Amino acid sequence: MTTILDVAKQAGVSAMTVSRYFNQPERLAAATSERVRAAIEELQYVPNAAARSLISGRTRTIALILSDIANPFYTTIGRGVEDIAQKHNYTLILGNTDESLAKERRYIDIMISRCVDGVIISSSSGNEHHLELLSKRNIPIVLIDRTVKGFDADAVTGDTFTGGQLLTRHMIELGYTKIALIGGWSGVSSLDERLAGYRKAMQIAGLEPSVHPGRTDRQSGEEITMRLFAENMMPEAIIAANNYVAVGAMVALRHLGLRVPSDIALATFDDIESAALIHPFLTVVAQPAYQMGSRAMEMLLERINGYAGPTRKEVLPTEMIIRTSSGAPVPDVH
Amino acid sequence: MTTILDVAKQAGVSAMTVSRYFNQPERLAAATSERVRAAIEELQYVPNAAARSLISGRTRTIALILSDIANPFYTTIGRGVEDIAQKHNYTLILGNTDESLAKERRYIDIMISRCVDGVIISSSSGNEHHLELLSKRNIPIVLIDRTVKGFDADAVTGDTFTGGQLLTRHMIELGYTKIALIGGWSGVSSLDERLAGYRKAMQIAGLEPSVHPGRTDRQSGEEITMRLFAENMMPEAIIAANNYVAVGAMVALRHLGLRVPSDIALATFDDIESAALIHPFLTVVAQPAYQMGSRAMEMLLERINGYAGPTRKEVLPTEMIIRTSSGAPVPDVH
DNA sequence: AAGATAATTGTCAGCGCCGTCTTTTGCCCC
DNA sequence: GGGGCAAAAGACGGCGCTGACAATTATCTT
Repeated sequence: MTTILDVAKQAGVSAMTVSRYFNQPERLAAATSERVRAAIEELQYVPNAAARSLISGRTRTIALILSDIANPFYTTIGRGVEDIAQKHNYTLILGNTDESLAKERRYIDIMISRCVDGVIISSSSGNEHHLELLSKRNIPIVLIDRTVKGFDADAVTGDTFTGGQLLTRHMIELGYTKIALIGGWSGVSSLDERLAGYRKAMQIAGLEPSVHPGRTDRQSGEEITMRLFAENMMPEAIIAANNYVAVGAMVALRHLGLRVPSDIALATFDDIESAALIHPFLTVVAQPAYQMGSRAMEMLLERINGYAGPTRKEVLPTEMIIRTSSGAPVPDVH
Repeated sequence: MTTILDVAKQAGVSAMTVSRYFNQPERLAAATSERVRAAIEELQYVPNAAARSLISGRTRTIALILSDIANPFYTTIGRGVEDIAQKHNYTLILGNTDESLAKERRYIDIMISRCVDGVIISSSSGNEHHLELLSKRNIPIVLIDRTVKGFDADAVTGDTFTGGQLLTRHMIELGYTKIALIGGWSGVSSLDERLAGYRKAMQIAGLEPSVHPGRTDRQSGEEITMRLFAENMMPEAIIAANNYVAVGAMVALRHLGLRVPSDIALATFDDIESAALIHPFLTVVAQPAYQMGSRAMEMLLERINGYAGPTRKEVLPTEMIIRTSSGAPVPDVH
């Protein structure tokens, strides 16, 4: 490995001068600077980040911890985070938790160990306090998509309560009365809010809520839907807790030989953009995922750069996109 | 920051003993071990990865460099990589290149600087040799999805030549004669192979190939499709170079008021699984993306762990999934 | 032209950890 | 109970880099 000393020798200067070439170039005489540059090129020298951060304590690295890095909602968030990070010369470390608190906890230790400059996390924790391990070490955190009860930090979320209410009301207005909410579990803020929005809309309409919790993956959506019909609950409309649950529900409904929306209506949260562009089908409450990611990264950068004001809770507006799956009379225009 | 010395003092031992607690626990007496453990817990000590890797030269980190971390094909690859990495206690650094060689080059420098233990990359380079910067430093590389001309390294790809041929033949068998291939550019192996497969099938059928290169993003698919019709080329079938190009083409066709497949047939490469599960529509040649990712990571681990044999080129089989967009008479069964 | 000032470069130590070697401790045997 | 040996724990230096300060050189001043 080429070290700063090799470059120094090659250029006939001290190691410190080479260091300055990178960190305070204006302090070098033009001629020296050029000799150093030449030596660096000659030796193809690249500074060792570990050694640098051992001294500075900073790594220009941030962690992005999500429950499923393959879910389009989260990958879009990831894209938003990456774009801003890249622009500011930050590198991204990725962590996938599968909604497992144990994995989440492990990643937190890893991120501490790696001295990341900040963490953006969509935590699966209800009111666990492992995030405090980070804040105790003054590692800035931005919560994304989900807040954590009893843990105060900057947060970027979508207004999913209103979204849930809108989506439910939409179903009600279409004349459905047996509207089931499936998937997701209590404790996760974004899911709780959707549930609350649903309950409120149902209550206002004087309808009986029908809640069937579960996980947030496809399989869960499929299982719950199958169970619903196995147990003869026969809803007229299903609202899935998230996009993947909806995908699972679709699979199940197809198995059951039911057509959407003529036999049963379906809607969900978090758009799957490429699916929608190929074939506008699922009625959804879309959250501005890319913007959530980029905003979160911006907020994190502010913290990293010293902002020490009160925590900020940004709630971005959601948008209901009515397509065919909910059975609305208006054909979609997307 | 709590250091190993703090723990040593707390436990009444030397720093070396604490170090051994992590690295060679069997060398510690049970009682000492317990005292160290208690001190670590008490102080919530987490070893500093930078200091460790400064000595060892290893970071337990691998880089995943892709052109678009939001494209479902690549995110599925990412998921495969992450699952295996996590299992072996490796952490993932992510790089998004947008098919830009400059960005790719920048990421390579970053990865060198960070002393990653290995790199998995889907390179946009035709025959540039910046990957040699990595191999020159003995950083193992696994090429994924795309090989690089003149650069010998382990590689995991899909048999996209056969895929291209199959897809084209499928269109031909459906009776289309004006079959256009859109998007993608020459120099990228996977796209070149698709093109070659297409050309071969067209040639065998005695049909005139109609190739319209471009980029690999949605916008490109949309633009090319619009242009096709603006210039009155009027193909009967379109084969898109990848999933995103197909999405763009769909958007354009909808703008043009054309129905798929009744007015024009469409097919592409790389399935978008969630879209297909919601609504089985696009006829595709699917590559085993998850398996590509997990295999690439496994191969990389072997290299990291010292395998020094000849480079391995794994070509995974692709599968044509016939759905409605190509206009096949057989209704889909997915 | 000597002293002062500024610009440029260098020296030294240490960030947190671990490899190597040395010292200490515990234990067995006759 | 002392010699011999293995097990356990410690001392020391250095990984590659940069902060703080020191030294050198160039540039002014009067």
